[in-house]
Amino acid sequence: MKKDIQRILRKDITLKVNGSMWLEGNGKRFFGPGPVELLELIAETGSINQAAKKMNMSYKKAWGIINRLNEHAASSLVLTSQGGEHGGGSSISEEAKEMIIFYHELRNKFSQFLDKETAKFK
Amino acid sequence: MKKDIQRILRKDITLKVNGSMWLEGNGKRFFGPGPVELLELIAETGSINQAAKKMNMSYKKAWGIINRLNEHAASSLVLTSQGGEHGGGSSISEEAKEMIIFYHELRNKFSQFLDKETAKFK
DNA sequence: TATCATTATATTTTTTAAAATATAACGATA
DNA sequence: TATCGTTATATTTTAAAAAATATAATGATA
Repeated sequence: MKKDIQRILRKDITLKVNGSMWLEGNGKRFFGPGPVELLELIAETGSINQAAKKMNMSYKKAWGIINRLNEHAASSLVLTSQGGEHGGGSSISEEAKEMIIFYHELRNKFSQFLDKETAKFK
Repeated sequence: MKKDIQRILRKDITLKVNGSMWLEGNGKRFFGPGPVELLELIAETGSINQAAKKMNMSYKKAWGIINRLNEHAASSLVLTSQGGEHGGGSSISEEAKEMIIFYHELRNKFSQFLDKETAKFK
């Protein structure tokens, strides 16, 4: 039982069971909390550039994440255009929005699991 | 439903939901798969030095992990001695063994969850 | 056709993490 | 008291990751 574990640790420290979850394609991670946030910010700002800035991430790194995402998808999850009125911009596909919802649902289930395990230390 | 997500991704890519889990003390991670393996190898080899080598980890890093572990525990999880017949050595406490079992049980439950979610892509 | 902010990409620089190296202390034993 | 392999610790070096910088291309619009 968990009570034993709590006994082992210092009582003045607040314990939490935490974790992370992601999707792997052929064993390689390509979709997790980072990519999800990036997709959400691209949808919000209409620009990879601005989305990256909001995450304090270089454009190049953001671009790499997006590339990997698109490579794993049947059709591009991020639609880009260059030139034009505001120099271009980007948006995310309907499928990308489904991916975001999927992740949040998965993470919510996981969070419940984590909370349940953490509660055993109370 | 998950079938929708599978539709979005390339069919020639094998998907897996994967993740990691750890214990945080006051919001800082101190116990996870790495520390568990290190404890197991110290128990097996009787030496921090050899355990670190088996993990292709520098002694210094191993020592840092052990320090953090001990700081979070009511009593030291790794017992060390220097000098003597073989220069000294290390062992792990009964409590450390309980921590190892605890983590494996937790990880098993998590793995079941991950497998269940992965199975939805089949 | 000049301008604009963006995408796309390569190259350089910086930062961070890790590893490697070095040194001292340790204590049982020969 | 010399030796051993270890713990403990600081310092230096290396490697990896990230960021910064630079440049070209893009195309709607004024």
